[in-house]
Amino acid sequence: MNAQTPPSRLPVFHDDLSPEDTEKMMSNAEKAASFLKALGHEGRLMILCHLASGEKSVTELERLLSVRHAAVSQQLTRLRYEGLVKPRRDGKAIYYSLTDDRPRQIMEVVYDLFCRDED
Amino acid sequence: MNAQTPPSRLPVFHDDLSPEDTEKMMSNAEKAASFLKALGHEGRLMILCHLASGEKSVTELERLLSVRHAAVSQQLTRLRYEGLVKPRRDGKAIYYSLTDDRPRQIMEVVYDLFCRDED
DNA sequence: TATACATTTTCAAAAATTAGATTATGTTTG
DNA sequence: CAAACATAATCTAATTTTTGAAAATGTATA
Repeated sequence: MNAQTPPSRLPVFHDDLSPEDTEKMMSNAEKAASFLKALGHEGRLMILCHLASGEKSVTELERLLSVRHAAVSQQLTRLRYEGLVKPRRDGKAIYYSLTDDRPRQIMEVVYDLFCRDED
Repeated sequence: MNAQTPPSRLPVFHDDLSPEDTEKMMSNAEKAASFLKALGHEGRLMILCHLASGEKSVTELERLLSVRHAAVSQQLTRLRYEGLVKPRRDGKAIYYSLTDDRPRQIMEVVYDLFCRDED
């Protein structure tokens, strides 16, 4: 099954990184960690899962997740800040959807690791 | 309706999930979030990056990251708890390595998203 | 049109929880 | 004992939830 695991597209870091490389690496790690923190939250993960199958209003999410609307709204704000979701107003309701497939890419891996094998 | 067709190995959740499915989903989300939280930390991400190119002792990591050993040790404890790294004792030193390619799978995606395009 | 009111969502601030760094102390090995 | 790591206790900072509004939109009715 792992025919498509080539010796990794990851770079190899040698032990003597230049100060510039170290800084670059730390800067990237910061951005990546921020992104992963946004995903590392039960509620936000659930939101993303639901949005993966189509846009939802805040009220719909509130009902789907059994979470108070203010909390949902705040979690959406975080995801919006991270550029993972975008709002679209239609009358009274605001519908959220995934902005691109970045969260999807991660979630597919996460799904394989934590959901697939347990079904 | 749906703007883009998801290529997606992700399942589609319909709005009327059974209570069992909801619980299952939340349980999975909890595990996945815990995993993502472990990765959502600059220091731990850097540790994993370094371990991706081979096992390292705590002292080596301490030097590579310019972080006190107690902090490195704590971060390693978290990663160990999450099953992402494993220790191997050799004399006085303890060498850590990735347990499997789960972190690698995530990191490859993260690397593509945050590091690749900026080099 | 104007007024009143309900609904949906956001905002802001306080309270509660959690996470991380530091310091200090143990443990294992040579 | 010294070196290499781990663990515990403490302190601080960051996150999350809760609460109580406020803003925007739509509906009903006179």
